[in-house]
Amino acid sequence: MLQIQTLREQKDLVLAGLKKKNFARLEIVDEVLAIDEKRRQTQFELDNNLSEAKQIAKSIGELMKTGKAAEAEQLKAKTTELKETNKALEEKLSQCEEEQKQLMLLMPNLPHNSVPFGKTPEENEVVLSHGEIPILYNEAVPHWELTSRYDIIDFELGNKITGAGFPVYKGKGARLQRALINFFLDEALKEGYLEIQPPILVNEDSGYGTGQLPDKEGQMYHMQVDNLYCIPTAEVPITNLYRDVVLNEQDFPIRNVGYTPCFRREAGSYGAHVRGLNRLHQFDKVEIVQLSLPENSYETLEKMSIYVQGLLQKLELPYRVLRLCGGDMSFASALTYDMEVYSAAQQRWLEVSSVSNFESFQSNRLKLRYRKEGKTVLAHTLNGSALALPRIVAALLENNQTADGILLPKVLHPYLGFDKIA
RNA sequence: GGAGAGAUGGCAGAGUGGUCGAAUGCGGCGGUCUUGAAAACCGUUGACUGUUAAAGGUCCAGGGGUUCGAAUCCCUUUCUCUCCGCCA
Repeated sequence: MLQIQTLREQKDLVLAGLKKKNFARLEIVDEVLAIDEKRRQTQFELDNNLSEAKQIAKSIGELMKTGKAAEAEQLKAKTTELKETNKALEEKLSQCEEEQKQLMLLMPNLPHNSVPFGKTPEENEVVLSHGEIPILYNEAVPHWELTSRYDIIDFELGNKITGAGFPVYKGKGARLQRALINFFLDEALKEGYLEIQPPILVNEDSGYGTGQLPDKEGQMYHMQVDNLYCIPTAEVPITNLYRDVVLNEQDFPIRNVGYTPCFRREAGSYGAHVRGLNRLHQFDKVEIVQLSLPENSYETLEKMSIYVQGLLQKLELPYRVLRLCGGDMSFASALTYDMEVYSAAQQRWLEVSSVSNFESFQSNRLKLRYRKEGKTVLAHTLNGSALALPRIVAALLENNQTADGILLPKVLHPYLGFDKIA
């Protein structure tokens, strides 16, 4: 959520930013400002009345003590009147607050200056490319054929016990999952991240904290009996660790990493692009989350991007980095880098990581602050996948397939206990 | 699932319906002392809103009620703890 102060003081900047994000309802800005004005006016009136009522109540107390009951009765009559108006004012105030909040929740974060204009994924800016696109042998096939040929991932079995999008990993397929998770966690630890194992079910407050609720409600699995949600990413529980927290300046930077399964309903997705491992309802991901001082957050973002690229390099996968355009960025992000690996058999780029700086957009909802010279200031939050497994697996299988089997990258051998799937 | 107890400031923990935004202790910060540190002593130390700054207002789990006045009384929701049952 944006800060109302920003709207009041830098309206033009806000409008320009919203436009870049292709936010259609620019008139909301004026609506919010009008309500805000009304809200403050109401608050002022109410405060004055409350102040008066408080004084009267106090003097009644005094009068009672000194036994001047008659005078006290007189004052009592006066307060009943105040009470009436206060009740009305209170109602008006909470109505203003609610209205203002609802409108504020509709507004996306403002994009960073470097974010390119654009509406579609085609307008994302390719920042850099790395590695050679492999030339596969003639009989090369997409990963969903490889998985059944070597019997390492069974989509049919998953259909049987749960449904589409819940594959069963078997044998070397399962071990590959485990190896990747451990590899990603170990790398993060080397980089200085603190490992966290959070719950994978979260309550409503956490959903609101990171912004999945209310807008993306339909994308999460919801346990109605207990009103809990399956997490769509470890970002949700890990970032919410810091909800309602006031940190000290010396606590920064805070760097957490966590492995969790992730659950996404992916309502509305269909077709060839969701085949095989390309899009699943349940998948594994290692996520990095950082809390940063505002002045350092963009430097932090670059470091996170370089870190994720390092993982891809170690896995010997060709990749490119995109700077997402205003229209393709997520609601809460101020700047996002997407990392895509090239999947040679499908001949397309697959998004495997998304690294974002949310500035104070999330922390404003989370009330995540730190003390700075006696005042509390919103911290900045960042996160990134490091990495999501399914598409990495897809690319590893496809790009490394040979007539003799699938040759896995060296860095994984100690984790796997084998070097090829044949 | 059954029975009971509870929810107060960073933590622990007081709080007869009126001067309680809240005792006290610990912790934090500043200082005295010390070569330095510890100890001791002194002072200071919640958040939000509002304002140029103040004043003012709100917050004792959440919501509602009684009252001139609620941390304190009533209702309700949520959560936590203890005992029993079940159990990886």
